[in-house]
Amino acid sequence: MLKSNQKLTPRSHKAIIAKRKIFDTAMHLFVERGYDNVTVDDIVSAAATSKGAFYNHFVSKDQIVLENFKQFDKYYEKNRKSIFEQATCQKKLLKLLQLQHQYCIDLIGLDSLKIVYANQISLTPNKEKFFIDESRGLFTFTKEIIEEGQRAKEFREDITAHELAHFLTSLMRGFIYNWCLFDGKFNMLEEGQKHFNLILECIKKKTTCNESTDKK
Amino acid sequence: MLKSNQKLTPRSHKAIIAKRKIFDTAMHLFVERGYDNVTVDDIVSAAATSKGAFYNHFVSKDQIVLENFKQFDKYYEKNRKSIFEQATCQKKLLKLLQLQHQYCIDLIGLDSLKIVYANQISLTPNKEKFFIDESRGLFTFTKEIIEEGQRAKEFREDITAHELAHFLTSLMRGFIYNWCLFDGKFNMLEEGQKHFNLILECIKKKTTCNESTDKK
DNA sequence: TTATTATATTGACTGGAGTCTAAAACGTAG
DNA sequence: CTACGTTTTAGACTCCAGTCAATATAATAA
Repeated sequence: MLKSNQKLTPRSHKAIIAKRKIFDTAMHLFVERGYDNVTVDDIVSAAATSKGAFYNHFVSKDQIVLENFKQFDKYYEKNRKSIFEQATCQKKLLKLLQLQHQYCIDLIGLDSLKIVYANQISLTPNKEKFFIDESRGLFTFTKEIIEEGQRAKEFREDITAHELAHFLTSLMRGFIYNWCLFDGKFNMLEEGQKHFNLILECIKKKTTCNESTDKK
Repeated sequence: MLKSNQKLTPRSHKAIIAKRKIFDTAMHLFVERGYDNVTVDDIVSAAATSKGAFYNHFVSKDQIVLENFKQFDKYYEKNRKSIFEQATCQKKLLKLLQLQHQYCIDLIGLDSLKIVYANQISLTPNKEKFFIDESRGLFTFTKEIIEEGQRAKEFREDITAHELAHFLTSLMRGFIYNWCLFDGKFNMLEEGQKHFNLILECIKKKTTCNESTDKK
């Protein structure tokens, strides 16, 4: 998918080129005119191909935007170092969040986010449920950091890392959904750090002033 | 809107009846066949009216579902007592959540939730941004409980009730968005209580073992 | 009463996403 | 090379949400 330099591509290399062409043309038009002001016919004529070709490569118009969004996870890989060089796991998570938000602002944009977030809960069943894929970079990263935090006795251990990762990734989605709802009217980076600083409180191991009692 | 017994309705009474008829017919068909399997033409022919009449009363097909969803806030009013008879404010919030989740399951349903949550972030601008309306029952209720909790020294006071209400309502939306994402595959009531029990930890006033120090 | 304006209703029409069948292009086997 | 399968491309067509101009209905004014 989208890798043009696939070594062993005997014949369907052209198909990959064609897909790329459609993708690039579409993204270019979306940025230029806005998603809703670009028709699939616009895309295929600008890419000098046909509707049949379009739907051979993409299941729907919004699939293009989703495809772009998915690059996201590669971005984490690239910035892995900047996350893991943080001193505490709390800071690692906050750095992860910061990267996520930066990416949303710089490389995705409000409209595409809305499309992706609506796409993921659309009624039509054939859509790719990308968000809930546990093998996704975001999820595995989050879980990894949490596990490390638990080993370091920084995070609570009465809930599994897996569950905590679900908890956090769901909150991340919720936060971005909210940003879409407010039409990007608040500062995602700033508010994001505040928001998650608050939330991370309930992930942290309780400070042990009363080792044995855990209520009141 | 949807109140058929409006005393002073000299002539446009008929219009309200017509709107009601369309609304009821549409909801009935949606439940029977599923939103995507019902066309606007189906609705208007079943309601023995026309497309023009439909679009005179509703801005879009999904507006019907939103209209239904909005009844929600009346539901809180009705159950006000059951919330405020709870002993602590934390319990009041959990009760509020429980009512919300019960309502989603019993009276809205997964498909309608998906439609509403997608609708609220749709790109087309003329849509009613119902979720972010601060005069909405859910928001005012939440804020009210938080204010009470702050007065009772149960909740932290370093963040305004208004901000905390935004924080919580955004998390409520995120939780329901997530339920849609997972296609209703987890128990909303049960997981909801667990989820928010965790979250409410960071709303509570810190237990005062170290009155002055707030770090580590 | 009739003229005038406001509102409600009608259904033919438009625009655009997605489907479908046929044809082209390519690959493989003989 | 030819025959046959598979994948890609073509674009006419379907289906449906939403628009629009014309029409009916009702309320208000004179």
